[in-house]
Amino acid sequence: MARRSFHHESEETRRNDLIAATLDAIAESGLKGATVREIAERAGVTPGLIRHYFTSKELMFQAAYRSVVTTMFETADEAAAAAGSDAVGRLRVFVLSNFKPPIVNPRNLSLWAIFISQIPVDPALAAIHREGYLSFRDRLGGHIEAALAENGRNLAPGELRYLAIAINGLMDGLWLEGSIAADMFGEGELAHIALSSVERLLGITLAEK
Amino acid sequence: MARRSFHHESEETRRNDLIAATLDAIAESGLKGATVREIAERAGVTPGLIRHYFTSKELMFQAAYRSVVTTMFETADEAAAAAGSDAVGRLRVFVLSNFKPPIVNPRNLSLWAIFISQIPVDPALAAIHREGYLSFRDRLGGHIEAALAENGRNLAPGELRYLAIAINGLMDGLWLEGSIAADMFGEGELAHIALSSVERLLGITLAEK
DNA sequence: TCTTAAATTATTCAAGTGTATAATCAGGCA
DNA sequence: TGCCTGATTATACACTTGAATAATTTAAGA
Repeated sequence: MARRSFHHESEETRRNDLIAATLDAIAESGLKGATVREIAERAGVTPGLIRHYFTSKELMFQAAYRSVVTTMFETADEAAAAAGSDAVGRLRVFVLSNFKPPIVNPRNLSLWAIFISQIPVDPALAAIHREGYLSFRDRLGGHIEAALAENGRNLAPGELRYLAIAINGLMDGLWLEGSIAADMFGEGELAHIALSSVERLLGITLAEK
Repeated sequence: MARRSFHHESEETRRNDLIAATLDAIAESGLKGATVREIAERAGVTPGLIRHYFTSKELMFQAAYRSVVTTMFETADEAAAAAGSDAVGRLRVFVLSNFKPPIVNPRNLSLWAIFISQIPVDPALAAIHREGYLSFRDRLGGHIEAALAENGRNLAPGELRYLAIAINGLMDGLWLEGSIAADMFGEGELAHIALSSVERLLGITLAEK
């Protein structure tokens, strides 16, 4: 049996490759399929090498989850930042970005659900989730506050917290159902429902002029 | 080694015991810990017996998921049915029941997330989910329609669908975050947020007189 | 060029997995 | 009573898993 040829890589790209392979394996075949051997093969590497970069499979999973969480946050964040100067427009784009690819796709649902399901039995994953959730909600709160101010409305701080929690929950729930069963909803239907619901909750209009 | 004593049970209670043991094992230690041996031990039974009641572990899991879905649906449904004669009150109770025990607890989150995470790789579970989701949303839609009618408002059918999807998503998302990290929210805070958000989305008041 | 440390592979191991099969027990019916 | 069918247990099997270890190759520095 011919020996596999060596292929040296920088530490950073190797770690990224291994994380990507981990996510691919999880998304495609679930936790059950995400074995060390399967991941190694996807990364074009030998199982043993994984131990060289990650002390244990558990730690590699944590790194992979961290990458998922930050990706989802940054996607919405960058979309809003690129949206222009008016606060209402930024809030609209921030909300809508969660109902378009690459956020809404089966792969993300798989990854998200599998990691969520591990939270109750893995405190490290719980901490990663909390950090990502709070970052997202804070950013959402900032957009809400700015959009309302642009309409001449000021909020008590407690009110802002309530609205951010509610709208964040709404977006989570709609994203979830849309990802689980996209065929149950029309094209753009969930995005439209989300946007008009946010309008009612805030009492302002978000639609483009 | 003494042989385990026989214990005859009716087919129905045995199946229920096995399903309960399966759910306990999953909730406590995740998919990884829900092995045939572990489940058998929790049920006070030998691994081989499981094969006598369920052709495969997969089928047993499907039965277990079905039990979770119907339980969550029936809890809200029965609460609303027992709420009295006014439609607004029934809608209020229906919404609130999702933010109280036994719906909000770590065990349910574990179970829910684990099964959701299996949906992308198990079409049978996907079908069970869809059935439960539609039942729940239809029932919610019925309560919404009745509550609005009680306030003298009639809806176009499309409008009702939108509202049911939005409120269902809102409840899902809030329940989810509350279950993942209950300590991030005050006592009754999520229930209050849910109720007042539904009020704004519907344009009617739900609070008790 | 030689040496050394790090990166990568190959091999091995013990534990655990779902499932199949055969032996054993209990209860119902002749 | 005695037997027979189904429920239940015990055992065995083939396979997979994550991890440990030893062997091999590469890259870099003196």
